[in-house]
Amino acid sequence: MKNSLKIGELSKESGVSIDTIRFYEEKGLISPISRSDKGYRFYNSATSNALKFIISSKELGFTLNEIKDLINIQVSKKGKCSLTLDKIKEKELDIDKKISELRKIKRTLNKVSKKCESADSDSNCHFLELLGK
Amino acid sequence: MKNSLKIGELSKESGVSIDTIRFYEEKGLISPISRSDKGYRFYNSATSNALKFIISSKELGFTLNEIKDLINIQVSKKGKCSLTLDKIKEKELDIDKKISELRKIKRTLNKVSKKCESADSDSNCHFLELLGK
DNA sequence: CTTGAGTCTAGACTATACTCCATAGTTTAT
DNA sequence: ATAAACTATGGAGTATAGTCTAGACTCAAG
Repeated sequence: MKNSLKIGELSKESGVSIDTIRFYEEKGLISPISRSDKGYRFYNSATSNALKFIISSKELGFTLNEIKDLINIQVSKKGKCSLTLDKIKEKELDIDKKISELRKIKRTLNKVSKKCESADSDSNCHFLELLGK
Repeated sequence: MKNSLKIGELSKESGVSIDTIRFYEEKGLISPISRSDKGYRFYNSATSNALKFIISSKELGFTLNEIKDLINIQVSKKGKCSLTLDKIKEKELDIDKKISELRKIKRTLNKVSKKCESADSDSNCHFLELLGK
């Protein structure tokens, strides 16, 4: 079993390009666990998971800076959190809001497909009109 | 009651800047219901709703092009949909995926705050470690 | 009837998030 | 031992989504 990956291997495993991996490092989202004496970066599978998290979070509308904030959340040995509970609750509420917006869009898409399937004579309508209802 | 807004009024009502409103028009996401003889744009409250939809969709990680696709979905008088049912179902699945990713992040934030509150001696951990579990 | 606020177009500029060189050194397979 | 493949750095270039400015026109109030 291999627990140390070069950048090209990490790229293949995570599906993130080499350039982007270096870019995320520059932005402070990830970092290699070590470097060879010649400067080659070495990673482990945790970095691969971090990259997968970054990708899916981006698709959820988080910016790289927001993702960096999430990744850096930690609880210390003394049970002290790097973020106040208030901030965390705030983030949870933001997420709830996102979820309910997504549900609304899904419901609307569902109405559209129902209208399409039923194909009755007066189903003339647009997405935004159905959204409001 | 006023049912016709100039661009500045729409901007105030929707919270979207005048420049951005014109930018969205250029990109085909919205358009004025009419123009005055001197070229002034006129809108109604439907445009304001469209703008609010654009803003929240952007926060959900949709690109302007994707949002344009959603906005343009319509069912014609003959019950014919501008999008195939397959495409719509696909979009619904994408949304389900987003929702479950958001739930995962929320669960993780919740674990973090629990750890913070309990403050036991060995609660040392990072967001990404908690995410995996 | 003028002054200030609002609007128009066109084009330059910015921030974010990559993506693609060029050039040079390193590792690996034959 | 040498070519092919890999990695490093630094900097230029691109796409998306705005944001700002200039210069001209229009509208509303005093």
